Amino acid sequence: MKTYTISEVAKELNLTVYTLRYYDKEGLMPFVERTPNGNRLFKESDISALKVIECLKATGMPIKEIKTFIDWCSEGDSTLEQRYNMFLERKANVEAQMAELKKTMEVIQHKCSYYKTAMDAGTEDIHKNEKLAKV
Amino acid sequence: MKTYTISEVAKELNLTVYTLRYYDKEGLMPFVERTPNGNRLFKESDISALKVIECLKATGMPIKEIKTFIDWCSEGDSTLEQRYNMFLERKANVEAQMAELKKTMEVIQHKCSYYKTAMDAGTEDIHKNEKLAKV
DNA sequence: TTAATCCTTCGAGTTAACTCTAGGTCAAGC
DNA sequence: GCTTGACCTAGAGTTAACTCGAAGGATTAA
Repeated sequence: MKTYTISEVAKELNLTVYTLRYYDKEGLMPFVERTPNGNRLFKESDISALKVIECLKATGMPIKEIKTFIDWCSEGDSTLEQRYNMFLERKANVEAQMAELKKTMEVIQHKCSYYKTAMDAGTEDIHKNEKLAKV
Repeated sequence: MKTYTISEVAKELNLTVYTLRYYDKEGLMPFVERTPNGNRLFKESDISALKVIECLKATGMPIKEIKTFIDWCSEGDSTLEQRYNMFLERKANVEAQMAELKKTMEVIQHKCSYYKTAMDAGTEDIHKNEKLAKV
């Protein structure tokens, strides 16, 4: 079975070795085995697990909460419901983020056309009559 | 013209007075005037400006960069192009974030059904044959 | 054998964005 | 006139998530 060193994994996941060691220190990688002299030995399944961790991070989940999830995974089938509920919560959270980002996008697009018009006119005064922010 | 105190503005924008003072300290609010004894006096237009600042924050822009933008605003029409370009960049950035979030959502949804199936079966072993992450 | 290049741990340092404390001013109400 | 409460500043403290340095061990290549 193919294995990987920490720097190979770092490269693959676009992280630094420092970050991976930090995750390990925080208890996010209890499954990673070691060589006789102590070097971390990553399996394919470890990389998959790290990808899930990266996904949870992308939802804005703090590392301590990700650790709770990893602990549940280690505990086995008795925590299936907690894990399921956690992903449902993450789903709701990401949906909220998407909605927020959509609103943000609308303002940004509005600003783009505001500045396009102002730039073409050479002055922001073109918008004087609108009750808009001065920034 | 109606004006507002710092705590009224904080309430309106869902921020703390500490945060608003911090923004001021960082140069994000050079337009806010003061009463003779030094209290900040916010106008409607200041609140609009703060909403734009919150929008930029929501795009993930760091406060130092927002300050650059605020400085450009103070400089007037000569910086219209920079400001326009900045908003174009922000737009691209938000689009990237949306794409990223969509990918994240797909993984999360997959995990939701994974755990639903496992929970209903009472064991994660139901997924044994798939080459999936063990977390 | 020696140098380079991995890897290790431990613990300190960094950065951003707050968050709060201490000590002080000022206006309103009793 | 005094207390209460909102405001002020300067600067210290907090937190998360890295990020790095020092000191040292193992493997490989000339």
